[in-house]
Amino acid sequence: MPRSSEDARYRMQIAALELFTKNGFEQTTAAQIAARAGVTERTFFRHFPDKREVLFAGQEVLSAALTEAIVQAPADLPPRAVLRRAFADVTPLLEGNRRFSEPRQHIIAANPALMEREVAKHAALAGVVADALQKRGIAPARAAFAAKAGLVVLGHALGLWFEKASQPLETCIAEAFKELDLFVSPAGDS
Amino acid sequence: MPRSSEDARYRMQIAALELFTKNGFEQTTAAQIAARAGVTERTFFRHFPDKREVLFAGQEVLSAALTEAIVQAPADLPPRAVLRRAFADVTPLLEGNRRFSEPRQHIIAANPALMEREVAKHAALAGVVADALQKRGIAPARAAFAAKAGLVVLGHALGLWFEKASQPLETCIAEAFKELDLFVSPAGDS
DNA sequence: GTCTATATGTCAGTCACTGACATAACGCAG
DNA sequence: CTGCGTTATGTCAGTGACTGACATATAGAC
Repeated sequence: MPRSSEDARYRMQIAALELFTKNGFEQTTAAQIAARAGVTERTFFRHFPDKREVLFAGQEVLSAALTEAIVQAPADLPPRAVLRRAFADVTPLLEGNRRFSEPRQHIIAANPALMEREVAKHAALAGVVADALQKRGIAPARAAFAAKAGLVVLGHALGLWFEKASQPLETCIAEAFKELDLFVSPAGDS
Repeated sequence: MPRSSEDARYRMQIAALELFTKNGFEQTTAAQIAARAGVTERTFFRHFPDKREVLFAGQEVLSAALTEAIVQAPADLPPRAVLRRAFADVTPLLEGNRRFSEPRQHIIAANPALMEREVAKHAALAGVVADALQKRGIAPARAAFAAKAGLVVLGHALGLWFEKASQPLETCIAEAFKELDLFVSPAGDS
């Protein structure tokens, strides 16, 4: 009965968010989520490869947007500048999702297994960004390094952004890049 | 029968390495590892909180060594220099473990769940390093950033080291730091 | 030689996840 | 509007990771 696959999927995500918030991740069983969404446990696992993944759907739009922004950047820019621009390009996307990502972040931070999945997703995103940089002609090893370094910066920016509520993300990104500069060339260093 | 807890633990690690290499991680059950080590499945899970963890024992010595090296570094050094020195300090430790870490890395690279645990361990190590930097008086946010950036560099160095077999690790670390400098200040940038 | 702490064995149980097969709804061709 | 293939779902049985409770055996202290 393909009544609406996306509908059920969405209901499961909402149900999971609610149950995780109320009872915690480990205390919530996949069957409970499915029941609340009006489907079977088996259906849950057909939509999400595992129980954690229900919290991490929608990452593809970010990686796609980042790839697009990287590939479309002016040809002569070095990796750092490409990433700086690309991050700025995706801020609307991230800012638009803040209402969802904030409670999500609470749930994730409260559970080691979810933290593990989160850093794994970051690593995967670094892989995607590295691929995009390679399409610009950057050598693989250099692209991989730039991607990982860039994602550390973006991660730091998001951390600042979650703390200081009212600041625009763009400001936090600028600050994070300054932090990187400071790390590499500390004030008063030889 | 506390005949020798460490003995059994070691036998399980060896058994796991052998079985994972031969049959793969997913195809190997915890009961099989335990049986080969001459213990029960229950005993396996008393020594390792989960099946993956049997591959990640011994990380504490690295984090302890890094912490020690960071705390002991001269007082006036900026974070980057502290980490640069600390990484150099722990090269003997890493080089001494290469015989074990190489087959391990093969197993890990072949399985997504193990990759996930690996990046989680990296993140945990970053946390430890950040704590050590804080003990030097670095502000928390700055310490956290420096730790993550530094670990990206170390990770890149280890990557180079695993590829180019005969190169000393110290050389790879130097090269990785150069890669960082180049990322921040590309040649021919304004 | 008892006594205690600790490492292990045993067993039953929960839950994440999977494969195989049946079924119902939807879109489309006729 | 009727038959048909595609697709999302339900059902069911099974495996394996992991846990709690309880019994037991051993090494070492005294």
